[in-house]
Amino acid sequence: MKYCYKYWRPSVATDCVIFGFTGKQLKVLLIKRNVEPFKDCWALPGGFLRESDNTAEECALRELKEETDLILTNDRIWQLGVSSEAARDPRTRVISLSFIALVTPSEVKGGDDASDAQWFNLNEIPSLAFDHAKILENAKEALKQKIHFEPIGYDLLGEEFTIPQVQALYESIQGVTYDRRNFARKIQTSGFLIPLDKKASGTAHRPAHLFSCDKELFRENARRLKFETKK
Amino acid sequence: MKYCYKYWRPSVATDCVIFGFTGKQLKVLLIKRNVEPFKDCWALPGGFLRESDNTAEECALRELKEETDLILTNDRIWQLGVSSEAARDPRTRVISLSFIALVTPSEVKGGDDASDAQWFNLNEIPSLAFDHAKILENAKEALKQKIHFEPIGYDLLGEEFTIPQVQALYESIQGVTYDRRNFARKIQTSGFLIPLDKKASGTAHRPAHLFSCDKELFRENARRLKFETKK
DNA sequence: CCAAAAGTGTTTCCGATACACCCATGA
DNA sequence: TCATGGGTGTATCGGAAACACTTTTGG
Repeated sequence: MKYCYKYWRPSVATDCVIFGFTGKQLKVLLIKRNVEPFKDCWALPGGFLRESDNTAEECALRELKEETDLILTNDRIWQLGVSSEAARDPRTRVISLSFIALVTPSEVKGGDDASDAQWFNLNEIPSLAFDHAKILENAKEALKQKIHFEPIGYDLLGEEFTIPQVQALYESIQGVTYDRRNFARKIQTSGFLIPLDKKASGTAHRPAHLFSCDKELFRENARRLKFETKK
Repeated sequence: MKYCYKYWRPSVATDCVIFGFTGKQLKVLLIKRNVEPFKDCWALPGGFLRESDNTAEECALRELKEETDLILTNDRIWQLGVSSEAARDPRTRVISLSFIALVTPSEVKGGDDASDAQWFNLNEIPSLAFDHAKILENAKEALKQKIHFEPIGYDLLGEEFTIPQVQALYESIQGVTYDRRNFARKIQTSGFLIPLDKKASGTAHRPAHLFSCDKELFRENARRLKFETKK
């Protein structure tokens, strides 16, 4: 018991909700806990804030690397919220600071190497440790909102992508479907897409054109990309 | 030093950004610190999380009451974010969890009683303790976003209000101006306003009609109240 | 009677939607 | 040649914006 204080203090931990997209489905990165409590249970990657962590973000990134071999930077995670209920951790009082990050398809594939880390489809999430299920729900909701304001979609798609992939991503985040033609027009006239003069391959049908995203332009315009259908 | 732990722990505090609206201007509630550090400096009301606080929200509400005599409930505050930089507090490592709340004109008037608490216009904010200026900026931004999705405007307006007041509120939150006629039409056709068959008084001109807000209806429709002008 | 702000209606315009046909590729 | 999904064009509709005159009150 080497750390002594005049007043009571809680433990502080961070948890990361990492979303990845493989071209078809939105996924979340989870780790299998190897210690009590919730041993052998799936959980969000995360861990306790240390004195050497200059910020909570640093802590989140450090734990993410340790537990999943995924190396991200400060500008790729953002705050989601705080879980502070006294009973949320059976051991001791733990305040959890949660973060969200988005990773590209190549990072999703790399992540498979880590021993106890695994990507799960959003509709196949196992039961989770602590209140992580709640945190994940909040993250899904935050993602829905955020995609209207920021070019986060393109963080999930990587350097090159096709318009149908963008549509699939938006649809899986929002849980709706859009008209193919209206979607393509809107996203092309928005001006953020840079045609790459290349085509996708490996499909048993007509290949789609590849694009990349001009994120600067996206941010400047700050336009909302919202797609709806009334049917 | 009666609190001893096996691992290092930071202190955890909460800070509240309380917005109030008096009919003309958006205001923020600040307190004057009477202890070091930042003694005699203005700051957001808040304080350290105690073992007896079941959640961070509880802590925020307790401190708010102690420091400003303002009594709010759980459903009237919401999370804003986390400040965790190691150097943000010169004494020791403190993680700040920030919250936002909105109060009605009558609560704004009541709040004046508290000794060291005072309401400030948003364009007359003094220099603030710690990183509270940054937190306040974040709160203003969050308010801008949130007003599109939730009937928060009516939390700031109280039970009875006129349409020009609603407009003044929206304009001061967004920092823009709207066309009077388009604004009135949009807000009336939205169906959330209940005409009270009363008129405001005390003005040296034609008095405006009073309305109240059907919040249930607002939430059900979940419609976005967004006002724009291209000029 | 005047000043000051409230209330109201119409036209215009642009973006969003619905919808159908042709194209490129691999099997 | 066929199945599959990609690419494009058009008519329509509805909500948003622009805009001006009349009304009510207190002074």
